[in-house]
Order: sequence, then structure tokens, then C-alpha cells
Amino acid sequence: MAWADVLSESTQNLTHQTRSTRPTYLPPHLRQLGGRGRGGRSNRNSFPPPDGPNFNQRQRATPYDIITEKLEQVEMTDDGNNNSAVINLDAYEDVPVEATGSDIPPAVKSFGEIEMCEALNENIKRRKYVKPTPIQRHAIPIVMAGRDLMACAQTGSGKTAAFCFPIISRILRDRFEQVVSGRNGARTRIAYPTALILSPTRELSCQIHDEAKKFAYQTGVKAVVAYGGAPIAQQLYNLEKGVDILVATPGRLVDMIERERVSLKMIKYLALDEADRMLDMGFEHQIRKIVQQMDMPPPGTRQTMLFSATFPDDIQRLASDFLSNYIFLTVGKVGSSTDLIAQRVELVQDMEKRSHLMKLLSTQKANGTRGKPALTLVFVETKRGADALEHSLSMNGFPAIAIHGDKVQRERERALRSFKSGATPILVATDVASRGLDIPHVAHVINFDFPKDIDDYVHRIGRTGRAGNSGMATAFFSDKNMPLAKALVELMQEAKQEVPSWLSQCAQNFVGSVRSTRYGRSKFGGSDFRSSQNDYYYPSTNNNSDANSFMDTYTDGYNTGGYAAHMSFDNYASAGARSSNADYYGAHNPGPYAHYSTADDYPPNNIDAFAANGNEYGYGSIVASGWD
DNA sequence: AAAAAAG
Repeated sequence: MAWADVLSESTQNLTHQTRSTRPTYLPPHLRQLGGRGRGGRSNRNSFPPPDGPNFNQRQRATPYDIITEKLEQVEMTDDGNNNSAVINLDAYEDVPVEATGSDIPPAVKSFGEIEMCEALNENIKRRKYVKPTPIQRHAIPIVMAGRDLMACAQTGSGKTAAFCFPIISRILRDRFEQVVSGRNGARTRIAYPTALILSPTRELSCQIHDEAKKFAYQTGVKAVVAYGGAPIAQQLYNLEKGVDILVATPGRLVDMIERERVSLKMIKYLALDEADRMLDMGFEHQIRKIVQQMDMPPPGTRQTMLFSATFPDDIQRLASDFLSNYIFLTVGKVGSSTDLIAQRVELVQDMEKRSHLMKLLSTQKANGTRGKPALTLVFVETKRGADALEHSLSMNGFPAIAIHGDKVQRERERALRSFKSGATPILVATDVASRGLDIPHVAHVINFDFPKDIDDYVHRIGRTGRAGNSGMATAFFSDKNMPLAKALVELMQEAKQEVPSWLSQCAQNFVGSVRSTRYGRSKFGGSDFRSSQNDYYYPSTNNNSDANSFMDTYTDGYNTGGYAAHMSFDNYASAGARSSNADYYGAHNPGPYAHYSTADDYPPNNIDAFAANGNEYGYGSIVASGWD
């Protein structure tokens, strides 16, 4: 079958596909009617209205300032060693920045401009953070000024530090100014943290905790982590010894609160990492419970910071419940560090994915760099699929290990360690690993199953190309993914990536058939939803609903070129991929992108190399092995 | 029809 036939056939099939099955956005005031199958009393209007000073004024804030800038060149900080903490700031040259809100504190150019205690400064030096990244330059002064913040910054750009520094710094300042502290004395077993950092996965919470501990070293500020899947006793013991910053996943935290071992009464700083995920379906209820139904001080009396690389409008609406007169900050909205990730998309049907993956991996293997295997992260849709693919790869001589939520925590951590160390250079993962995890030296992210939500794609590929390093991402795109073609094309264009013509074609064929925001209008970062005049804004609790006029000024900041050069295709296939197996990327397929368009292209000549075993997962019997 | 997060 010729390539054109495949395309036309696949587009014909599309007409039979059902439209998006993702639930459409339901305004909060209608949710109790069961729209998302979430019963119960979680209607936010039923919460007692918070009585913070700014609470009811937050949407009535004075005309908003808009700060738009492009950064001047910042120094390269690479000191030559391979320390992953060193960020190649050169890569962030010309990153566009936009801040909206009232009275926006000016950005700083160096850590020196921020008033922080000496111990914290020492720790920053220890971590080899010479100059702040763009998100840090802007976010730190905002947090230091006591302002609430909703921040979008590209993956791998130092978000954790952007909220950890100022939180630690402010805790120290508070302690100095008012001697009073919420720390528990010997008489109570209840812990009273002053800062709470929530994240969507256990591994991410651990990672944030590790970072926070390093930054807080010798400052007297104590960070403790709490997450499920591990014995609770040790975590409780750590809390008893005193805690300032509690890093937690939602479930375990609620458990501890209900056991009356933790109280949120003294919380002054609340940070949600991967905030859009935290407020997405499935998590929102738990987060609301923690933030609005426990003893947490209301917005305006605590400081709230939300961070993510993506922030859809509907999620921003939900999030504004938690915030008071906040500043919206976008860093790297268009060009973004994902310039550093060379993205490629291949049309691969489900049946062919495994053999295609193995071909790809064997090419890569043959060209490993510096004697070290290139770390490759393969994303799949389901837990079962992850296990099946892990098995299949292992049986064919590819050192792979899987990580997903059905594994016990020890196994999850073991898999991650084994991957990081290079012992198992292929990690097959579900979305448990898609967000926030900082794994140095991931060379290649493969979207074996294309994600259902384009924002997940952004987060997944963000596992490579971190801290200013380059990386590559390959997506297998099948007929089933056509509804996302348009969003993918737009995203790739914004990241200055070459879009294969067949994909543009698919996108065009789908125009008008998908209206959902989540499918249609995704991009790196986002824009302040308060500025879109047409969207009805749902004010919370007892506010009046005259919301449309609350922000009158808005300019569309970015625009036109000037971003750091992105990689050409030659760079893309680097890491030696053009040597012995060059036809994989080159001669075999004349275009800049390699497609396996027909059955004749496959199997590759050396298929025996990885399918000779004849086991049930071998080439040819893929269908029977769990991919139903 | 999926992943994650409590046990």
C-alpha cells in the first residue's frame, strides 16, 4: 500500500470516529448536579466564606499592569563539570516573559539582589546556581513581596527553586521578626507546618523534598515529606521532631490531618506544583478538601503559589478560588525551552508500534554516546501496557523496566533508580512519570501511545531537554490520535519545529470537528484567563458577578521571532544516529522526517536481531500479548 | 476507557 493510500484511508476512518469523549468543562456552580460523576457535598459555594482582608476584593483589583519583556543575554554558567544542577542559562536567552496583575514587583537580575540570609546564599552557591533562571528572576521577587502567584514556566527551568528559595527566606524572616513560631513543643504531637507544598505524585514529592532540604541546609528550616505507599510511622516521627515545610501528596496528608497529627492552622505559604494537574478531575476534590475544608487559613491570610508548565483556562478559573489578588506570570510562552527539544512525529499504527520501537531503539543502541547508553523514556497509556511493553523489550534484549501506579512504592523507586543509574536505560512509564520528575541525561522521550491530552504531551517531552540541555522526542501518532493533530501542529509550530506535511493534512481534515479547549487551543504556558473578555468568569462565593470589566487592559505580548535558534534536523538525528543505520533517518525516507508508511517498509532487515526468540511477545504475535 | 492519590 502506498503512503498516500494509508493517509487517505486513515482520514476516511476518521469520519467514523466518535468525537472527543473527554467530559466538557462544567462550570463549578453546576457541578453538584453530578456532571463529573462526583457526588457529595463538594460544591464550593457551600464553604464558609473566608474572611481574609483581600478576599472579596481580589477580582476587583485596580487596573492591571502588564509587564512584558524579553530578557537580555544572561551568562553561561556551565563550569565544565557534569553537575546536573548547573543550568545552561544561555539556552534561555530571549525567553519572552509576561506578567499580569496589579503592582508587579520588578524582576531581579541576580540572586544578590534578593535579601536572603547568608546560609541560604551559601546553599545556592553549593547548588551552583550562579544566576537565576527567568522564572526565578521574576517569581522570587513576587513571592518575597508576599504576593500570590500563578506561574507558567517551561519544563526543566527551575520552578522548584523558584518557590523554595523565597519560602525558606520568608520563614527565616518571619522567625526573626516575630519570635513566635508554630513549631510544636514537646507537649503536643500535632505538627504545625508553616509551608505546605503539594504535588501529584509520590516521586515528585520526594524530589521536591530533596531539593528543599538542600536549600534549607543549616538554615534551621526543616522540611519533611509525607506520601503514601510508605510506612506512615517514620513520616509521623519526622513531623514530631518539628517541621516548617511539609511536602506531601494529597492522600497521605488528608490521612494525617484526620489522625490529628498535622494541622494546617499555621500555614502561611501554600504551593501547588503541577497545579493544573492538581486541579484536574480526580484531584480537584481532594485539593479543595485540604485547602478549603480543613483548618487552612483562607486566601489573603496565607500566600498561595501555583506552578505548572501548562495552565488551561478552565483550570485557571478553578485555581482563582485559592488565590487573592494574584499575579499571573508566563515565562517562555512561545519559544520556550522546548526549543531545545527536537520533536518528531511518525505515523505508526498500533499494530506496528512495538516493532517500530525496537527498530528505533536498536538504531539508538548502535550509536550510544561516550560508552554510556542513552536514557530513553517511553510513555504508554496504561499500566498493563507498560508491563507488557517492558516484558516485550526485555525478551528481545532491550534493558527495560516499567514504572506505574500499580507497582508497590519500593518497586517504583527501584525502577526510577535503575533508570537514572543507567542500569536499565529504557524506562517504560505511564503518566506517573510525565510531570515534574527531573531525571538528568534523558536523551530521548518516545510517546509510544500518544497522550489523550495535549498538555500531557508537553509535560512528557519535558522530561528531556532539561536545564538548558537539548533532547529529542519522538511520537508515534496513529489514526486514533487524529483529534489531537491540530493541537499538536500548533504546538510544534510555536516551538519552531518542522511539521510533517501528512500531519498538517490530518490537522486540516479535522478542522471544526473538535471544539474542546483542551484539544484545540493548547500551547506552551498559557495566558491569563482574566484577560479574555469573552469568557464568562465565575466569581466565587458571595462576589457579585460583574466580572467582565475587571481587567480592561491587555496587550498581546508576543509574537514575532527573535527566539534562540532551534535545532535543525541534522542536530536532531545527532548522537551518532546517522552512522551505520543512517537509512533509518535518511536514505530510506527522503524527507526530513522518517515515516514507516507502508507495510513494505517493515519489518526492517535486521528484525531477527530482536525477534528471534520466538516467544509470545516476539515480532508477529504482538497482537495477542495484551494489546487488545 | 486512563492515570494518579490512603489503606
